[in-house]
Amino acid sequence: MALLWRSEVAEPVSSSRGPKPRLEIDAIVAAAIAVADSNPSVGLTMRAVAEQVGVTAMALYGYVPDKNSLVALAYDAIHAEISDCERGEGEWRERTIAWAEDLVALFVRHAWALRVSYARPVFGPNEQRVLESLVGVLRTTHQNPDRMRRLVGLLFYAVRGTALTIAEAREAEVASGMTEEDWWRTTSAGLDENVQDFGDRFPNTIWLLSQQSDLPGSDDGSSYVERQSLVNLRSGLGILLDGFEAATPHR
Amino acid sequence: MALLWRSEVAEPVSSSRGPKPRLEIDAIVAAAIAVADSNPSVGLTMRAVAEQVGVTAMALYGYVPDKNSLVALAYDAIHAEISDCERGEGEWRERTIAWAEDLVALFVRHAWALRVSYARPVFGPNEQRVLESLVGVLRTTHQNPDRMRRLVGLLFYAVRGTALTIAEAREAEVASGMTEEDWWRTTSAGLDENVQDFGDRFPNTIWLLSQQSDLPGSDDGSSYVERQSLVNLRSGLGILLDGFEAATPHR
DNA sequence: GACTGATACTATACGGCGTATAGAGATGGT
DNA sequence: ACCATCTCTATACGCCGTATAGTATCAGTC
Repeated sequence: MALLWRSEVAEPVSSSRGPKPRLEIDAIVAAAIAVADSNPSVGLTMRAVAEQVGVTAMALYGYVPDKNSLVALAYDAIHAEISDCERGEGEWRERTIAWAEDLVALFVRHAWALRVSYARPVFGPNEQRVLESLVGVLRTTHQNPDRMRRLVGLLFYAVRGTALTIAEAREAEVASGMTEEDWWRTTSAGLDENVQDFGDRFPNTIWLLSQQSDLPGSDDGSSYVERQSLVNLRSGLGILLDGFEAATPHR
Repeated sequence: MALLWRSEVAEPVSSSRGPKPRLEIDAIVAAAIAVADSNPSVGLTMRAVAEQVGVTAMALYGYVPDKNSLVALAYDAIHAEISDCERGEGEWRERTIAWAEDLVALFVRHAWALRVSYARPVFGPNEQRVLESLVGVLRTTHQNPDRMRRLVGLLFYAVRGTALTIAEAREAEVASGMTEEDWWRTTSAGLDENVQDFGDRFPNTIWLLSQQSDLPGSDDGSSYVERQSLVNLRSGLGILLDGFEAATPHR
């Protein structure tokens, strides 16, 4: 906690005997982010971070109690990349969706951060600011705060789910050496071969897939899953926010 | 794929020379589930599964190409625990929420399954049936299939997010040896000590938290986070389904 | 200016992981 | 009886987080 907030309340008050520390915590965190980004699916390793800053793995334990703490520091640090949406333009719906899209982009850039636990939040300053700005936007709707908290929960779930899907799609392409298209071709060929009665057993699924209106292609090199996920997020949140806005007749 | 569907299309057609296999794939999958359940945050290890069935780790590679495939088999197998909600009673809203709650319970029982990738789905028969039954319910609304697909996406995100939160809360309690209450006390004490101006910097967050209407206690030993998560899921999905049901005036 | 004690860092080691590789043992067709 | 073929075992490699012990470097004291 003291590290997260760079608090000087509980500074070492050291007798200043012995050698001075050679590193700074910010440099370690920056190295940690760089290392984790370079292998998003695995995340950081103490050895790799140490090498990045030019010490042995064990030297890091003088600055940080364990790996989890370092990950928490890195997790909070990347949230500084999110710009404050509170002072943005537009109505609350559009600003909420923009908030979600910014956060998805953040998690796609730093996919390792998706494995940081929800159950016992980090409570760092930057992460806190991201939540604060969302609540600021939602408060303008003057809705019931209980409803608001539920909405916030679903928003985070949707954001992390979307980012995870995109990150996993990218990772799968690298790990398997197989294009999304190739994989799909292989998989559907395997399905055809091994289960001939798919259509009979799962008529609803087939129907839903067949009703798919095609996405326009894209020239930015993003994959199909990626574009599909982002479109679904935007429209899906549209549905959710419709429900949030409406006076609720049910329950 | 052939393994998932227990297809006999591509059976070995072996010359039947050499010793007979000592194991059956179903026994291995059952052992895999047992092992993974016994340590949900780590999931299965080849060595542990092998020990469970009484062979060495490498022997498993005669039945399964690699660990990922075994996880995929286990992942599909647990979906057989979900009862078909299509023939259930009640209106589509309640049946959809029941579907989500069943799936959350499944993922809480088998938290390791939450780490199975979304990007390149498993496409096993049991998992497929779970999706099929949801689509069957949603089709009774005669809504636009594009909207429906977006709803399905959000539903899965909400389910996995909720289950993940609960599973992580349980895991954290075991791993840290710290009750949720203890942790909260420690954390908020740390916050108070290290950042005195929290209220000034994050007024909206403070407001949202202070508006919390207390949950009734529970006597089933479930934690606060757990009950809160389930309540939020039910009400949050209520909001979402309101939005789905409504003719959409926006965009 | 030598000595002392605290401190920052290094070296090594442990038990875990997935799985490549090589070899042993059993089996059934010839 | 032989041996090709198949199942399973044994061993090893390079990773991981981090406990433990040892070494180098400094500030203060005499």
